[in-house]
Amino acid sequence: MPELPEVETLKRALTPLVLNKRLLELNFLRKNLRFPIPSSELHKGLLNQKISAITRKGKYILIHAPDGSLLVHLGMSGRVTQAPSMKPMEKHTHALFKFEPNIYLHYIDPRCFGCLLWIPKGNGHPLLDGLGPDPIDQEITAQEMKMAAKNCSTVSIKNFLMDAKRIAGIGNIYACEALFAARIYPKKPARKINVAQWTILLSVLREILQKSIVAGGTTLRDFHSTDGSQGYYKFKLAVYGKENKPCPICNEPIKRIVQSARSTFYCKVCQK
DNA sequence: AAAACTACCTGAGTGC
DNA sequence: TGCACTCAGGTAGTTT
Repeated sequence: MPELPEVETLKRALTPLVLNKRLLELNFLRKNLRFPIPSSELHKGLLNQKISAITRKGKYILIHAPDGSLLVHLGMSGRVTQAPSMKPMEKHTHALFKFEPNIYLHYIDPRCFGCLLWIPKGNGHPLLDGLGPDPIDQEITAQEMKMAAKNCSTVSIKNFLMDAKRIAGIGNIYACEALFAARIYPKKPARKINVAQWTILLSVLREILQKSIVAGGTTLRDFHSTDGSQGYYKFKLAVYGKENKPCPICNEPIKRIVQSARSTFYCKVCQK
């Protein structure tokens, strides 16, 4: 499920469930995800501790406790669901949490590209420290983006958007959708995007992300069910996955190309 | 140094 | 029905 709006939706769904609650039980069903799960550190740092805040940076969620934070990433296929007990309900359930009074959360990730890590209080973490500004949380100015792209010799605007070191949290879908909305050709070199275009791009990007978060908001109701991945599909995609379908603006068939081994969808008439 | 590529996994979908 | 194949929303680490 996870692109930035889905992660934000998860953060919002988790907050009322676990904020100011103690973690009563913790169980890991495998040793590794993308990285080894630091099981004993997480037990030591989290058990019987009260959750003081839940924050997000890019696609990472931080669940804060007095001595440190649980860093959660969902990778490409991860989900968190609420369940009636500590008993795994689904294949690929890797971690089980019980919060007071009777809140059970299951971490499920078929491809194991996600991670669960422990960050001691006061420490940074290499996964977070290199991250660019968050397109929703922080105000990014067009001027700053223009400056950041100035020295990119060859990077396309699409690859620029997808590089978390430059802007955090923009995945393949939203990169394609934002470029379509801003009418920018995905292969255009990032350094050639002028301030006026950056202004439009940032504005449509925020708008799309916000709309998608709102769509995701409807999943809060479904959050108790086993499927936590709803809202994602409720946001209407204009170009992503629409190869050969008519462009919603001009009816030209949408093209699919490959950039850095990832599919890019765009309209060759509307995007220049 | 920057940019492109590979690897990590399982599952869904397609064509034969 | 089953097999072989392609592709998938992320990103750290390696290679060019």
